[in-house]
Amino acid sequence: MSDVNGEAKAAGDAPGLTSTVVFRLGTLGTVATDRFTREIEQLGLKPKHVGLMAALSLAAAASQQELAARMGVAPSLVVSLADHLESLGAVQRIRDPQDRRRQVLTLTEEGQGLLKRCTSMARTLDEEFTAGLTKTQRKALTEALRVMAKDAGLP
Amino acid sequence: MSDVNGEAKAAGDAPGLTSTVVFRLGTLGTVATDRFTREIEQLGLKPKHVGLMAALSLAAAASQQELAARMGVAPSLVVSLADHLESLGAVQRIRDPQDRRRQVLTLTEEGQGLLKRCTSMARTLDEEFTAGLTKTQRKALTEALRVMAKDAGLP
DNA sequence: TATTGTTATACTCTATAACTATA
DNA sequence: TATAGTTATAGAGTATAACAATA
Repeated sequence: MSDVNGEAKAAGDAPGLTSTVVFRLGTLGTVATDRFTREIEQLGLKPKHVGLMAALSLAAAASQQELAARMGVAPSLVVSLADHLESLGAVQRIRDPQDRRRQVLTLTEEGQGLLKRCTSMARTLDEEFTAGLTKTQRKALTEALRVMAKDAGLP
Repeated sequence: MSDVNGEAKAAGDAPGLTSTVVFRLGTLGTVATDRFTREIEQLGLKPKHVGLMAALSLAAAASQQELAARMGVAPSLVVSLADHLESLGAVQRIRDPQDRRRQVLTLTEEGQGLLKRCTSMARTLDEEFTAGLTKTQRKALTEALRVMAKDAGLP
């Protein structure tokens, strides 16, 4: 029987799990992240480090806890991520004089440069991942992902 | 300044990391998998269990090792996944009489039913994730994901 | 007493390595 | 001796809980 999806199935079967958006987002997301992880390794970074820098570049954080909430991770994780980024000179911790419990994180010039290099690497990977798509398809994909991310409360 | 991507940025800045396909696939993939994980929990399953069943439904496995290679996981992981699925009656281990070292895994009727329920759950989540898209956009997204998955060697 | 950041601890996932049975 | 499956062990990643400083 003909099968546009390339999915092995008996006659009369509905399209299977592997053709769902959820399954494909999950599997492609893993592959994409794995490839990205390998690229940024040379910078001494892991995805969450980059995520933290990206979050900071989008909006300054009032505190580490507020940042943790935005990133959807535990505050204790922000501590170790920030520790590492600080050791690389990518972020600075500055005590809030108004409330000395708070540590205000800021992205340094070094951090901005690092983030820029990561962004450039991601763009190169984008080319790779979308190489099989027409320009029109690429545009449509980008827009669809943007809308879904927005609806899911993601940046 | 105007910004279609909703991304905070200074004048002259290029679109940032968060608007790349790689970043969006990664983050949306995580959210999608987390949501799916919560759904299948009631069936006593985790994503990799479903992945194993899906792999079996696409093509019979000659051995657990061959299946592990197809799934991109360690053979020892297939053991524990199959252990659990066997305890649920979802798969059967049958010794290959030609080579008694091999365990041939087969999806039982129970397993097929379980997989069907998971697929149905994934379809419901698809609706949720793509709710903000037009029918045309949804179609374009599905096709783009299909092509990228194929190019990445995914089912 | 409540909150921020930190440290200590534990848990989940999965891989590597050692082991057993069969070839 | 080599291979399939299994079991034992270890590492990465991250959360929860206990703790210290400040409010």
